Amino acid sequence: MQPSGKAPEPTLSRLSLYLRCLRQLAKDGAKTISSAQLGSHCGVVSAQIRKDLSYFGEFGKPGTGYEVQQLLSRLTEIMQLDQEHRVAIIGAGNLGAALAGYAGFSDSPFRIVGIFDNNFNKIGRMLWDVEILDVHRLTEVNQHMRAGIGIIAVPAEAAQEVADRLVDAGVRAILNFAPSRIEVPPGVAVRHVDLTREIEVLCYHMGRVAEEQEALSDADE
Amino acid sequence: MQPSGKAPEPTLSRLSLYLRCLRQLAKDGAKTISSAQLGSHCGVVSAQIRKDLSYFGEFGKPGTGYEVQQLLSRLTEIMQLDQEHRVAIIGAGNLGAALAGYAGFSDSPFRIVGIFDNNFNKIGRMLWDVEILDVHRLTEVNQHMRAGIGIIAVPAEAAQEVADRLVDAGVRAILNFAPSRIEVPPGVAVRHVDLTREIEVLCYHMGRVAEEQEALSDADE
DNA sequence: ACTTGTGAAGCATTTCACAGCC
DNA sequence: GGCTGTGAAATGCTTCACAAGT
Repeated sequence: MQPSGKAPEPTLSRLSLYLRCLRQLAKDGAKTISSAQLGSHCGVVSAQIRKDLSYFGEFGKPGTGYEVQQLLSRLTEIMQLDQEHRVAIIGAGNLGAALAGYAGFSDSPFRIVGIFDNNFNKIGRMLWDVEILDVHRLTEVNQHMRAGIGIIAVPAEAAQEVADRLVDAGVRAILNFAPSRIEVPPGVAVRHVDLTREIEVLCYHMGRVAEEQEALSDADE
Repeated sequence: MQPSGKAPEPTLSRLSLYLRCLRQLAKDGAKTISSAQLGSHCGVVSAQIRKDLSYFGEFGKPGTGYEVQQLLSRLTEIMQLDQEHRVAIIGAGNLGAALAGYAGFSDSPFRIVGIFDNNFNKIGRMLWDVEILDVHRLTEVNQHMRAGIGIIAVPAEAAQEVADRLVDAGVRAILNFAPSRIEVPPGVAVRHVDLTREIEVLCYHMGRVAEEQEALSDADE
């Protein structure tokens, strides 16, 4: 199979995981790796890895495995990480500021090119080495700023309006940290990161574990 | 069906979503709501909502729908959100600080009771209204602090060590913001929030959209 | 008339298992 | 012998569609 139909969403997320692993392996000087070895590094079973890769082509040699460098660069291309991605962050609050300074972005193709807010006390101040600009000027400023990715780090009530502005400014992918659904036209990719939902699910699991332990101790009396 | 087997993971995440919606509806004074109405509020089809709820019991009246207040309190119980959850944050960097001040935690059952770091320049300082403590004292301090949830906001290299400390300190749920897998004993729940993976998947989708548009314009020449 | 709860159907994703290659 | 790539099987999740309840 070659360019193929389309890969499932979970596969895409795992490709990113494989990339992280491969970058480390390359740094450590590994030459080749089997799907089983890669799997034990990143917690995925080998058949899953082979299936994931098979959506995009054939990358390995039977008997040997994969060449680390080669797989690394092929996956980097597939994920479009061989080019710079300019990112605008909307919302210069706690979260926006933390994201702007996120260490994971150094030595990555992501470059924070703009930070926007609607608070007059923040506009004009510097955050890291970027000036906070008025969100109302987003479309105008992005003509030369050319951010293709927008990160929403504003309160829920403002999220849809900010999303509309981002789309209007030409952004084609949005990462939404606001706890609220946003609607965007087709052709714009969106992903959500919802802290409250994550932590609430954890609470549920804690409760389940507690129940099981009660059931267990009930059983042996 | 009543207490039932176990609900799929995506169902649990959606329950949290329904809760957020129901809290708003209750504030707005809504008395009853149908699965179709709730669905259009939160972007989920009605059959999905009914199926999700069916894992936990019967909550509605045919012909009428659900009583907002009643469904709200039943789901709150199911998700264990009718009790306080004490949270410790490990890592007082940008992200840890932002999470400690996260506005979504006010008016919620989550209470940040401790912030830990290993950096002597930070230990002893105040963050919001909590003192930053030495992460080496985690187990000791948590004897009276009694945090049941830990949030990891440290660099990848330190994540596993921090996870071990959290488990040792009696934490039973971990939200991991570090870009690294962590192993925990059974009975401890873990969820990951991986900024880099999210944004890398977005890049892939941006590329796909670009390809499709090329294919489209190639077609009509 | 309208809506729930739920088996059954449909679809998506993961895992198995093995032919073919190094 | 060891490993990949992949159909086929298994599992998991979502959607359909309708009997039963109000």
